[in-house]
Amino acid sequence: MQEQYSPSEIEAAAQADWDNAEAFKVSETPGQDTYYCLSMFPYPSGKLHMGHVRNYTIGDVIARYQRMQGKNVLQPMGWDAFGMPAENAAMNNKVAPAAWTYSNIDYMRTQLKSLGLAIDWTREIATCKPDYYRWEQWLFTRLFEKGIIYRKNGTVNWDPVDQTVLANEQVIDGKGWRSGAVIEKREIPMYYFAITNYAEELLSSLDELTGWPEQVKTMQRNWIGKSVGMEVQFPYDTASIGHDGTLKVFTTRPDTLMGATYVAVAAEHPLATQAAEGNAELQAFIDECKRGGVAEADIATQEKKGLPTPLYVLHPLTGEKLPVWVANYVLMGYGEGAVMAVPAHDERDFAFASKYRLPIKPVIRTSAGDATPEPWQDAYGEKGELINSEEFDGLDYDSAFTAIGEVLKQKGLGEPRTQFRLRDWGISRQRYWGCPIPIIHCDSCGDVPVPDDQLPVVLPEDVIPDGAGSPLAKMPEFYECTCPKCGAAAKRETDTMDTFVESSWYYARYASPQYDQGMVDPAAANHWLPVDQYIGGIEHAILHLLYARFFHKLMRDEGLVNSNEPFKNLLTQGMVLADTYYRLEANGSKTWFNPADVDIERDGKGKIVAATLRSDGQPVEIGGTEKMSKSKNNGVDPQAMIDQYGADTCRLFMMFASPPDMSLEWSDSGVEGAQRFLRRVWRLSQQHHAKGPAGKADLGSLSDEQKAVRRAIHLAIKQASQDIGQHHKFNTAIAAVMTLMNVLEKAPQDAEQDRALLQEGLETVALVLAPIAPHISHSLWQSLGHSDAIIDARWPQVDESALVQDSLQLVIQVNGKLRGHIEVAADASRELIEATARDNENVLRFTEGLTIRKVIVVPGKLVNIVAN
RNA sequence: GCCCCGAUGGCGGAAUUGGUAGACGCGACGGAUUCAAAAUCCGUUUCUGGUAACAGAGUGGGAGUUCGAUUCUCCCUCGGGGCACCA
Repeated sequence: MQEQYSPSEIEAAAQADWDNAEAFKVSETPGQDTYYCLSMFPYPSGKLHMGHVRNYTIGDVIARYQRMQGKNVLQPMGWDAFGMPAENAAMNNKVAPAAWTYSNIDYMRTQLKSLGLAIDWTREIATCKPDYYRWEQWLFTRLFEKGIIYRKNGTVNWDPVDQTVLANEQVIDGKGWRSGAVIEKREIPMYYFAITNYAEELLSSLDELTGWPEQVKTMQRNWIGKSVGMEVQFPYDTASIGHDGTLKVFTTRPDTLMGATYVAVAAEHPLATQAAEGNAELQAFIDECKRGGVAEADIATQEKKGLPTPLYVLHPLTGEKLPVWVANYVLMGYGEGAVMAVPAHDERDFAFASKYRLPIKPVIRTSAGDATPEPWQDAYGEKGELINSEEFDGLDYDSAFTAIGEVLKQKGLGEPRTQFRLRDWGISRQRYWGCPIPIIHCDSCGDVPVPDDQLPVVLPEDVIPDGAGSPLAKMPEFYECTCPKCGAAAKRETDTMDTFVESSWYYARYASPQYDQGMVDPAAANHWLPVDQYIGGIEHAILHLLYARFFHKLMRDEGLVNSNEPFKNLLTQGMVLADTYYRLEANGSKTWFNPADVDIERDGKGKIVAATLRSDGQPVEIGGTEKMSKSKNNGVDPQAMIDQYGADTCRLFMMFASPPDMSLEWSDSGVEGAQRFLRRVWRLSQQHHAKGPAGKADLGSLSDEQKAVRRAIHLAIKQASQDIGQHHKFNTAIAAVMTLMNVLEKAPQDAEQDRALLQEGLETVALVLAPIAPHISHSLWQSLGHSDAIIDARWPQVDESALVQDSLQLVIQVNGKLRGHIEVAADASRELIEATARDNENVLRFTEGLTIRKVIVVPGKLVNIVAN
């Protein structure tokens, strides 16, 4: 064993041992419990960032811990390889997206390997390879034939200068990021997954996901947004509209129907189009509504605006004429593209009605009274007894819902309906670097799915996009084809799929990554699935996780998997943050400096008071702690850290700095602290090793001091087992090992019994650290005299007899305030404890002149004396 | 705007069914070792008052429940994530 801790040598040696033994290659072993541990695969953006390192370390700790529990652990890795950044890089560097992506993958794979992850690399996949996306296309054609995929128009961001569709991210303040042109909403035909067909199941099966954070399930429930309400039809006023018909709306508050004073329609609604004919002002407003992007956050925060039309509809109950308004907050793609407005009981309608002086009619008695005076109060939105509603007066919400529903039904003007907020998933992208949609457009046969024997539709890999429109649409050699049905000349679809499609099923492909007879080998898929533990960023709480759940159900209904949900347990990791530093430039902009280039000044208490740029010694502003990003220039390069300190130190620091589901603040001195700890472990082991092999302790003859050492060992095992195995709180597990090390370093080391205890203690340290810092543990295990590898060792067991104590310290409180401690025998009676507490000097002092009313004894914890 | 989450010493964090607030680490301060430095080791470290013993205050702010609240309830402030074409 070397004297000095040398991470680079130790890590290279451990990784070589694992490679030679193919230690992490797994197959379907009958009779052994499986454990499928999956971290969200990375987008190959160029190089690893700290978020990746954190994600994959968390996954690796769990995978290695489960292996030590005797499980057959699958931990795979792959690449979410399609996406927009490759196209942007291509435009900037004139390199084809494929070449850029593959070279990034090669570099990042090397980086991942240097972290020492227990990954089965033989299962690696990349979603941009035809043998992967071929099966996505295959499933697409099945679903198209089943009607689960269909075509309809959808609204996109249109850049009129670049003549291209933009992602929401590429629309900044309503303008195109490259052209600067004002963006318009445009309707184009797209393919959709009918995810709403599965809305009810996606909602109800959340209850089965007991291993998911409540927070994520709540977000998904709200996103799916089931609401029970009423579809209500307002008959057209033929005098103003000119023909018969009804305006359909959906409301969750049919009890307030008598309070409806106007209706509002979206700019794209047929009634709006009709009203705009010959009305320049209205047409201008409709055009204005079409400007700007489609992102909901922008639409929801814009000023609510509207314009009246000369059109009227009739109230379905009273026949009263209600004006039709065009409003920018009503969206065509949501519900019916029209809403009934009840200003007295809806905050948005109230604001709109106040602005445009529309009537406000209270119809519910709320806790704020019978009227709706300004300003709006939440109480006006309450449910309550109906007023001003003629025959419905006095009814509560439920009976009003039923009564009004019956009247509407008799008139043929409405019925109860359940509506979801969730919308069908539009997957068409007018981009190049994605999976081609396997459809052929034939003039006589319509949309024809590509037959199985013509799959995959291969994406040409040598294309460099120019940012104007879809490259595939400019390549006749790609789109010219013949109809598979009738043989006539036809045109291949040139849109590609949303990259969320690839990431919705990759977890299943890892079970049989090279299988060429189908999307998955059902036997292998059912052997490994569902994933036991899924780990990834909280930012995926809704979209990715919902789409993957949806896909799992689609695959189940195709007979490919036999489970209902893909991920049994979910761990959502927090972000990685770092300090920011900047200087304000003359033009008001900020120049950001990397923390690695900045020196810190502290005051007498160690508080950071100033910072200077190392290169010029001049001060910089302290900008606070933020998510590591290019824009704030506060990223810390994982590679530099691994090169300087080694993978074990980086892994240890990241796991120690905060629990996995919280954000993590990068700290250089924290990294040094982690390194210092590993050096201490190394040094103590080295000293122990130098004295030759140790024997086994004779547990019957331990001194009190030795018992205390052994108790510390087993307390650490107990703590770490709970923290890692049950709570995924690696920070406190590491704290437990540190506490144990503090004890072991101070314990005597020369007597035979002491040496035996130190051996047990160091083995415990190595075993508990094995999932977290696997390389040093690998080496320590060898030096402790073991011939098998620590990755195949079993997790240590707590010896409960080592934890037993003869006496306990109890806390004494007077009126809930800490006033002292007493030492009592572990088996002392309640009476004895109470009497000892009453005799306590401090208790006598603080209860002097008071009457003791009550004594509360919490066994093993405290005594509280209540006096006044 | 809507949905979800968070806030504890100088800093990261701990407190596992409501029961000792500050485990563990970082930083800072003092000391040892050293020609000196690095490294290492020992000690102190929530705040206020006090030489000290000790006392009081204290978990973003305000109220409440309780013998007892970081933990439960209500209201508020600030920060973060998501909002369907970033991944």
